[in-house]
Amino acid sequence: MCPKMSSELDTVFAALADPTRRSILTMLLEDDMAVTDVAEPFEMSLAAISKHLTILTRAGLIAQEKRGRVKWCKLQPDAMRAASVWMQGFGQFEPVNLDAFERFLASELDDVPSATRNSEV
Amino acid sequence: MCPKMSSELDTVFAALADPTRRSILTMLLEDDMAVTDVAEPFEMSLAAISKHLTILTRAGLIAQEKRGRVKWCKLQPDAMRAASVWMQGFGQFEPVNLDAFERFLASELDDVPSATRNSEV
DNA sequence: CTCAAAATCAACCGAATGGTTGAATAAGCG
DNA sequence: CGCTTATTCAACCATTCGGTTGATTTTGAG
Repeated sequence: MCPKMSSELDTVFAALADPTRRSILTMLLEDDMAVTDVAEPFEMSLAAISKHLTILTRAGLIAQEKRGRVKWCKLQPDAMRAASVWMQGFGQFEPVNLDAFERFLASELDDVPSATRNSEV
Repeated sequence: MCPKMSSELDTVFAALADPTRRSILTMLLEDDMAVTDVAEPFEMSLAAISKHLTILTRAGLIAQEKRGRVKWCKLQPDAMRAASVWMQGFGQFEPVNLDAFERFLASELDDVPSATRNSEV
């Protein structure tokens, strides 16, 4: 009946299973970014980040728009909806503990390996 | 600060990225099941299902309790909470469209390959 | 036009996935 | 005890994954 839905969940969950990609999404929560800037805080090659970005794009979690010679990455949080709804069906997790999320976000930004993130500490 | 949380998300999202494993979780939503019964509707070996179950167990999404010679699998939906909260932080997906979920569940049960489910073609 | 920057491509690598089969272990049954 | 059922283990296989490096393409800037 919904043959497409299952594979959509496949790609979204798979995309979210990698910490680098989750970090990228977290960064994009603050603002749209160019590929080079996305890559900057990580200790891996630009090509590696480029691959992560295409995975996120294929999952629909970000969109990439080329303006001039730089490609801008923009969060597309709606792509998480199906997956989120699916999970919610397994138990009514209390209506979104935003506090906990904020705290987690902070800690995750701290986890981004090197430079540029220097808020607190 | 939360060094463990990130890898917890890794394993939970990775576990959810496979359609067979999501089907298993959906089945366990109805009732606890023995390994052999979990395996029955799928067109793959028991050993393969056994592996899927250990992955789900490591992710904390199910618990396996051996009573006699059969091992019972029980859903542990709380393991989804962290992941669910994480995703919710990216947008307030409307407060759980339970209807949509029910419909999707039905279609996903139809997707379980072989026997036992035979509604519509 | 020339050069440097932004990003991807292509080939390669080691490790992890998802599956198989056949043997091994464990426990209830007659 | 001896058989059968339930489940896992072990070895193997093909494919995918996450990363690397070096070359290539595209485009803005001087």
